[in-house]
Amino acid sequence: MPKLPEVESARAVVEATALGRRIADVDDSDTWECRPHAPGEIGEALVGRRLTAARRRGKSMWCDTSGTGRSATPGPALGLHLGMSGRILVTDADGRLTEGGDYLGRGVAGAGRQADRNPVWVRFALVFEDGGTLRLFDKRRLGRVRLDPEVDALGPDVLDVRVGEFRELVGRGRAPVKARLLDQSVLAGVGNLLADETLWQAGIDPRRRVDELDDDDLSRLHRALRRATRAAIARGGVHTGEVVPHRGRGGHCPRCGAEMACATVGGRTTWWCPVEQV
DNA sequence: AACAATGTTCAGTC
DNA sequence: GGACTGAACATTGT
Repeated sequence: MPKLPEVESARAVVEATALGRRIADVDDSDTWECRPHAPGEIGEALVGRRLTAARRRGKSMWCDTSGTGRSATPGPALGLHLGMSGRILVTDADGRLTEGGDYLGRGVAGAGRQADRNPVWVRFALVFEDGGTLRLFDKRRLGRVRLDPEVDALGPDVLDVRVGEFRELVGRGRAPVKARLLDQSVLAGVGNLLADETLWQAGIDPRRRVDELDDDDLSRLHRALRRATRAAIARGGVHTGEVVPHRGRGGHCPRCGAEMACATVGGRTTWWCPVEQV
C-alpha cells in the first residue's frame, strides 16, 4: 500500500536499476491508468529515450528522460504515480529481477512480495533495448502514468520542511489538523495511516482545528511526523508503525490500553486514542 | 453480498 | 474567491 515510504523505495529502485537503458517499446494500452493520454501517445514520446533521473515529491514520482539519437533535447518527464497499490518491478534481459528490483528494497520480506505480481495487474510497462523491463503492477488501479505530471501544485516534501515552515503551513486556516496533514498542496507525502501514526505519537486529537494548536503542539507534531516518516522508510512501510497495527475494531492504544476511537475526519477513516490524544 | 478501504480529482458549499 | 468538504473513481478483500 504505497505511501511516501513505499514511493521512496520504488524511486530508489528505479534510480539504481533502470537509468540509462534505452527504451525500445512501451505498453501504455491501459487507458484508465494512462489517462488522459491516448494509447500509443506515451510510447511515441518515449521510444528511443533513456530515463536519466528518478525523482520524488511526497507521493508523486517521476523520471526525467534523455534526448534521442537525433536530438539532444530532453524528452518529457514520465510520471509514475503508485496510487494505493502500485508496485514497480525492474527486470534484466533474462526476465529476472534486477538486484534490488523489488520495490520493497533489500532485507524486507513483506507479505505479498509474490502475491502482488499477478500479470493481469501490469498496467504499464517499458521494454528496454536490452530485453529487460520496467513494469508497474497496480492491483487496485488507482495509480496513474502520465507525461509531464503537474508537480508544482504540491507543497514541499514532508522531509524537507523544518519547524518554522511547518508551523506556518500547518497552522494556517481552521481545518481539522488531520485534514490539513492530508492536504498535498500544503505538505506533500502524508497519507491516511501516516497521519494517524503521527497524531498518536504527538498526542493530538485529529479533530482539533489547526487554529487551536499552539506553537508547542505544532512543534511536537512536526517532530512526530519526521520521526514516523523516517521510521516507516527505514522499516519499509507505514504498516510498521507503532499504532497503525492497532487500527480497527476492538483495537487498543499500545501505550495506555484504552479502546481506540474511530470517526471520519478529513474524509478519511480515522483511529485515535481518546485518552492520550487531546 | 454488500461495503470499506485507499489517494487524487472535481464539483459543490460556505 | 479562497478555504474547505464530500463524492466519485477502480478494484479487491472482508
